[in-house]
Amino acid sequence: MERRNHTGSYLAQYGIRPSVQRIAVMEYLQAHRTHPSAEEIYQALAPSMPTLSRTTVYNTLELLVAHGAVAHITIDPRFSRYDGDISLHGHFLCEHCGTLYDVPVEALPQTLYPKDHQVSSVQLSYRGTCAHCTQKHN
Amino acid sequence: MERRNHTGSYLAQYGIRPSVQRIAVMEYLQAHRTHPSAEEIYQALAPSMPTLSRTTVYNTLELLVAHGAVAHITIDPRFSRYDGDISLHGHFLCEHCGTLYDVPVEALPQTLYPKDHQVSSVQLSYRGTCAHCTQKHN
DNA sequence: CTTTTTTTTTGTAATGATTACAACTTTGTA
DNA sequence: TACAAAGTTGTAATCATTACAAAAAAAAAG
Repeated sequence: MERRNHTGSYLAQYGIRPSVQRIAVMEYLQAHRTHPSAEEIYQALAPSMPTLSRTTVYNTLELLVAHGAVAHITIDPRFSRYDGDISLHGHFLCEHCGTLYDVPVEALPQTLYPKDHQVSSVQLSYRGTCAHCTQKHN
Repeated sequence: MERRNHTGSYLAQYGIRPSVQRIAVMEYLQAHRTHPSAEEIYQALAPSMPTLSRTTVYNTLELLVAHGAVAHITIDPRFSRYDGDISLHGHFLCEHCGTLYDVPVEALPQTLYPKDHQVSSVQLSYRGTCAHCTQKHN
């Protein structure tokens, strides 16, 4: 309940009314930094919330992203992934194992931003083979 | 034919055997810098290549991307987009009109690259509202 | 507190991009 | 010419996501 109140006010900060489902999704994203898909979140929460529906997970993620509480990661062409960490950082997708790693980013030079358009979010994404898969020489 | 030979040897440089279909897709991407989807490419080429199949467009794009002759852009969650310009630059997706703009990038500081992983491609992506849509105040 | 209204959730049925697959065609080569 | 390999095609899945309308829950009103 400690956690629940915490997450509840976090959502409120973003102008999101905190329902049980929204808190559960948000909490899952803050606790699991694996950049999960909607399906993974659904599968993880379903056991403890038997009435939860996939549609609610999709709706909730859309809402969280629209209000800036969660980042929408589009590097993986198979499905959207989501990140509860909205601080500035990049992502590396291993094309062999599918793992999505964080890449630290101090700051993104202003010169890299588009001049004419109004930016609401940034993504710095890399693709390739991760250290783990390189060793296994997959 | 001038153009065809040119594109043929461009593909050969990347170790891709130049078929009529592959040349057509590659040429389309070099002539149209709109970051089209597979479907858009298919629709554009189909009239002049009545036997062309969607599957071939998908297969061809996968091949071109695998060999590094074309960039695979994953900023648009609705579908994959492709870019015949493989020089370093970023992209801005307008969430109102769906237009994908190029964003010039001088160079990406080495400090922004992941330390441990073997990178094969980079994407710098922005989302928001484009100048055009801001004026129309959509 | 009830009643009414608004918001949220849910399940099912589409949609639509992408892939699997097997047959057919073209190209390269002996 | 004839065989083998590579490429193309059409159709049928697959699978992530969205549309939609009914049910449930929460908030507002009386």
